[in-house]
Amino acid sequence: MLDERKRQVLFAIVRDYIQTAEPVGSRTIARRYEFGIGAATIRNEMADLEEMGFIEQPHTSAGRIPSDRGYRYYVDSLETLPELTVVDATLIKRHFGGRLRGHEVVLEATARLLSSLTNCVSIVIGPSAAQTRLKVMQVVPLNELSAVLMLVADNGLVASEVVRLPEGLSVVDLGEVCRVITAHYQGRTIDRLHEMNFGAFAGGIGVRAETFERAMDKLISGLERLEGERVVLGGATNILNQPEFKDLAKYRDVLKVLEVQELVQKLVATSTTNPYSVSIGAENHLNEMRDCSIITARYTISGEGIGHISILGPTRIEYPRVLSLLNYISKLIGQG
Amino acid sequence: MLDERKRQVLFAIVRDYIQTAEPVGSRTIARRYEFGIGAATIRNEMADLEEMGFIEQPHTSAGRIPSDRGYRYYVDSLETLPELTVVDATLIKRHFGGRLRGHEVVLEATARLLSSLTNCVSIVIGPSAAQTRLKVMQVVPLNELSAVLMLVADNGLVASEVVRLPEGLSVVDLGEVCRVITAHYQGRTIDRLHEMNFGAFAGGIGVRAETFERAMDKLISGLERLEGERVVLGGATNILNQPEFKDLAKYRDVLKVLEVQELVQKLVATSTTNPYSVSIGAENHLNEMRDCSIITARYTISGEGIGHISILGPTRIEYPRVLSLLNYISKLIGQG
DNA sequence: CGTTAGCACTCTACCTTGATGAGTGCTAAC
DNA sequence: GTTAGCACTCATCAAGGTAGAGTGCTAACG
Repeated sequence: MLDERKRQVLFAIVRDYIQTAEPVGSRTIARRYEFGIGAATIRNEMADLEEMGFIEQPHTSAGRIPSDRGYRYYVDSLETLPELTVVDATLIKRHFGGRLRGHEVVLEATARLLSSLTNCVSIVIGPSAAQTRLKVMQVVPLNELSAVLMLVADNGLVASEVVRLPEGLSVVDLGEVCRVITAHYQGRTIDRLHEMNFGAFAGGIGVRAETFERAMDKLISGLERLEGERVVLGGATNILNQPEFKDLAKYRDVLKVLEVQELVQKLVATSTTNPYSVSIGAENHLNEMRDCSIITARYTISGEGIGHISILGPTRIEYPRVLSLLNYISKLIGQG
Repeated sequence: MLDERKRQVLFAIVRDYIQTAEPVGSRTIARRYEFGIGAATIRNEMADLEEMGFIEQPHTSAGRIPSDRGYRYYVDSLETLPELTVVDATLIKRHFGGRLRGHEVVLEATARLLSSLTNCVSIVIGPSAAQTRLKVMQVVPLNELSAVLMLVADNGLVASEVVRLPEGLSVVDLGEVCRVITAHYQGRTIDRLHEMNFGAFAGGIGVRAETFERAMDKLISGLERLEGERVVLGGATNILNQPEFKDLAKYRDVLKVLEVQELVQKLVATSTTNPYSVSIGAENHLNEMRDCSIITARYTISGEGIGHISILGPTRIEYPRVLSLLNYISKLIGQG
């Protein structure tokens, strides 16, 4: 599709622009990357590349910058991930060195680390609780009127929900229900619990079926929301250091999206077939993100499910390095 | 300290500047607020006010803007809170109308509401768990190696922590410890649990005292962190609409502070004597906040403790209106 | 004596202008 | 096919110039 020389020129443009954030001209390429052709020749190649949609010109008489398509070609051409630089590797090791226990803490620490390494926004999403399994349901009475329902998953996550005791229902009854549910459903994955018909149990103890059903639903959703799917952002201000965001309006829109957790989850949601995914510019379906790229890696904590870590930055992001970073760190998290 | 006319002039400057964000000149005051004196007279008064430190001049031949001290005087002179406007009141009512249960949801909804009403950053801090009381400690086994320790407070909050079972300690033993702790400490407030010496219990069952102590500490802190003290930010981007933040550097610094939860808590931490507190400009001890004001109100959910809601904006914030809003909403939250 | 009108002065914001330089596209020569 | 040369285009930046807002001072007024 592209002959060797066009590839060389395109890659030079991409790399240079990623580094400098300045439109790159034919002279620059000829001088800085010496592959034995003159500036004029490069200009011809550039004209071709532009026609093919790989690069663009901000205005006549500026250099060229890669288009979404150009970045895409570049990323798809990356065969192997580069080694981490020594600096990166030691920083990561220091950061993960020893200690660090507890889901929440790890997520936050990772987010901070990633954002400081990349000067971009990092998004860390905790392992989904969907695939964890029910261990126990319990109830603890608070007073005559209310009690706490608790659901413990086999990975140690706990969801709790305060419920008002329906008239005539004692805590003892509720405890009995919990025992029955535990006996019946222990070992089921959380996402399948949604489909269960808890109302049936309620009948036996004189609670209105739908009331009980609703409480259970909330409880299960609570667990999913609790840690699984937990979204941690890091360094939302870092992106301000990037020259492309010196104009406020653009930045505001991006930040506004990041404030809405559901949108963030949608952005990170990836095809499950690949361990990485890269969304470049307009490939993100959110219009506000049309000048951003999102690189996501999956991590798996054995027995706890699947989570994601992402880096969001300008389309001019350092793809190879970020991919390597994410690759390395996602494995580190997986090992726990 | 200030004679009536100086007060009038000062207040006119403050009000006008709050509205327009433009330095206000003597003519403007003479025309817009007619208290029967000419521009020249006002100029004299302004010169005095400046010397006294209530107003400042960005540069020769610009109008005056209030200084921190000017705002302070203005705020301290507010005797009664103004009525909410009809618009504000209906918006609030609609937002809180019906439903809305569960701590987390209420906090988030409130944050969103406040930020959209004020075009400022809102900070909502959940009720502190410090004053809630221990209800039950429990343990649930996960597998041969680990178990979940759970601490239930009397307001229904639950903290959990996965612990590795020390060699030779069975879950049964741990359950026994929980029972003993529950029996001993039920009804103690969470903040006092910190001081307890849990190590003593460990001795009886052959666990190393400090190991156990550490796990308990984490558990208790976990509870405090869980919902109590939970910090929810709303509309961090709204502040971008304020003209004073059109210069990025300032905004970046503010946002950076907001990313660090501990700093936010410190900012909101108020003297406990007063139901409101207003921190103006340099009164915030953080240098990055020297151009911001923070208005905080306390709310009390009976039996759950004390929380805070704050609005952070430029020093040019609409003090009376925001105070009224916070007053109204904090009471609404309190009623649950 | 406090108040006010008038005036000269100051400073910012904004626009225009012109110079500079980076970069392109085209053409003609190698 | 490649390259040097040249005319042309734009963005950026500094300089200059104007308009407008606002001040401080002074002298007159009631």
